[in-house]
Amino acid sequence: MSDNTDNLHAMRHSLAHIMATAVTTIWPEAKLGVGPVVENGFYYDIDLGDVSISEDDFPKIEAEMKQIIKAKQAFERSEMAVDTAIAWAKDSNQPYKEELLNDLKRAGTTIAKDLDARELGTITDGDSQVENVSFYTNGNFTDLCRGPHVEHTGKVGAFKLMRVAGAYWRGNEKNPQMQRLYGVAFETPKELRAHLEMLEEAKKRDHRKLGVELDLFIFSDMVGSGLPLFTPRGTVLREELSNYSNELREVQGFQKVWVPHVTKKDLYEASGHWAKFGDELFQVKSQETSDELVMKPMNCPHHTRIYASQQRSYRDLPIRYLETTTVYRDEKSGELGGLSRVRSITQDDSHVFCRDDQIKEEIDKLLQAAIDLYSTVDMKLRVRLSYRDDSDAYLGAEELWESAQKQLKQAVVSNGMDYFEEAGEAAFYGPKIDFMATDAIGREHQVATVQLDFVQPARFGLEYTDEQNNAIQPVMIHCALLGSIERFLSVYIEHTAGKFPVWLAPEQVRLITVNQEESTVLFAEAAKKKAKELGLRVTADNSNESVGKKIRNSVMDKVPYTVVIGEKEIATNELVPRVRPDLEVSTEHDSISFDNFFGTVANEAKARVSKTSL
RNA sequence: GCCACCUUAGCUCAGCUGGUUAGAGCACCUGUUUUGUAAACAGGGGGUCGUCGGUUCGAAUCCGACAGGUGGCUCCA
Repeated sequence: MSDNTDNLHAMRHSLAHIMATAVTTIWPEAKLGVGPVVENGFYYDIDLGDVSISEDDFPKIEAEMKQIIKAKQAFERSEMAVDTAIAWAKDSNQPYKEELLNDLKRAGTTIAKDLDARELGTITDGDSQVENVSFYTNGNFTDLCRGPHVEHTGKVGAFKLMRVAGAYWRGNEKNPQMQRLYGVAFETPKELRAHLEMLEEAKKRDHRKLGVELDLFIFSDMVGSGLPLFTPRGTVLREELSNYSNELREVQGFQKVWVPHVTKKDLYEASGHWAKFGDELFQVKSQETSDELVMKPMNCPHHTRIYASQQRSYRDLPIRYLETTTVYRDEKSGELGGLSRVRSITQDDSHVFCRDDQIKEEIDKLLQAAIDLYSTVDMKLRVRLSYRDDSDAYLGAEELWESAQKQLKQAVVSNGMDYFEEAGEAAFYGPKIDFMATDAIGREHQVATVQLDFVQPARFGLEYTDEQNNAIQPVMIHCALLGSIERFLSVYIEHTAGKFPVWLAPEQVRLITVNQEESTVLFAEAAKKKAKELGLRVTADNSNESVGKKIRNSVMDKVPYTVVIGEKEIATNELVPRVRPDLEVSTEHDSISFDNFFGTVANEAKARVSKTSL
């Protein structure tokens, strides 16, 4: 850590402390939890009993904080023995602090793994008994805290309280819920302003807002929460993305399959998902049979049935199935949000069944497909290699894991991908590669995933016959390049701010008539027909509005190409396109024949380019 | 599921501490206009103020429940 970030950290820590000072000044009965530094700021967990703080209280709290800051109270560090500290906590009526201190006293090392206690920071690794804990005092407020703090309350930079949220004490939903007050803080007002502007920008790009503005998808109370409906425009995006994702794999030998969306629960009992995730399944009642049915929450068990429908030879492998299909998960209501977390999830899912020695090559192909896809959509990609750790939470032979993890890494390295490794992040059934994409305003999102699976082949008794006529268990490789189309769209809409490249744009060309003379309208209709024959998504706006108004509408709909049609165009059969600024390389556009223009746009769509050659 | 906040026309929002037929802009419809690269003009239709219940002489406004949304917590095969 540089001096700079050290200082920033101390400032944020101090601000949490100052906020606690302010809150206890206003509400003396407040019981304090923990107040750590987080990305861009800090928070403090506070229990106020029946009092609930809302954002309306922020001005009051901020005013109190500013007074403390203005007073330049010195932060004085002191230490006391744990037992003394416990007595202090009891005395000050701070039961949460008391609990933390008791835990600290009881067992330093186990508690050191606890994030909350680590935040207090009085203990490090090793199993030494805790002796002293540190306190910071400013004015007449004292709080258990590791620090570090800045010298005095005047040195805390620029801050702003952002929101209040509920948070369980120590992150456990069985514990009482406290109120978490979040603030952001930076060294200078300028940096704070830049951060708030970034948030504004993010708000402008919010896919939920753009979804309405660009007419891409809707929700309906009558359909239910977390169940988006896609309009014609939004459906273009879904289909184009899905087709591309499928194409990338079909050239590699994947074959499309199809499975029903309702299935007997027996399938998931066999796969093991029922026991683990039964409460997240939508249950379906049959009126004709006694079958207990569910909406499918995943596709792999179905695909294993197709694999197992025939005897397989080592010569048949790898067998590769591909399907873009929707799964249904009954997420808890509070977890839903826009398109990023929904209850009907469309996956561009695929499963490879292969021999142990084929893993690397198969992974390699999938990585190439992912690299192609994310470079086409213009997003920076890096991957996390998620390995097992030493715990016994994993199924499958250890040698198999070793070999598989090695093959995953080889594939990632040989593709020159930016990667990092993390033990303990694997799925219980196998190691995986998680893809993180960075969007235009620097946020990183988890998107695609490639996972190895040793467990389902065993549970479903999958096998193939090898050269020596032995029955051998294949390895399964799960992969979704887009991940979930809904989640991908939520990220991608914000990445592009709704300015989709030509190949994805729901409307690629808009023709605008200068007037409503019959000759103009007929010419526009003929041009539109020509463009449609080339597969373009084109509309003609011959409404009774001014040209300026119609241009404005086209701009606001973020249409890549707008063409005005009037006497001039009709006479010369040429046009000068109006190009959406983010697409153009040069702002000078020559006139071009209609045929040439449509042909060029059609080629751009086919080539999935992100800039225009016009 | 839990905590906080929010819900007024298709969209964005106004409506002060409860008081006669709830407003605006955009969108939509009709008429006039025949338009040349980011908003022509005029008129009109449209809301049982999320739903249900309560308090009150009187509720968009206060209280409760439910639904939906937002930010978090927990979870995310």
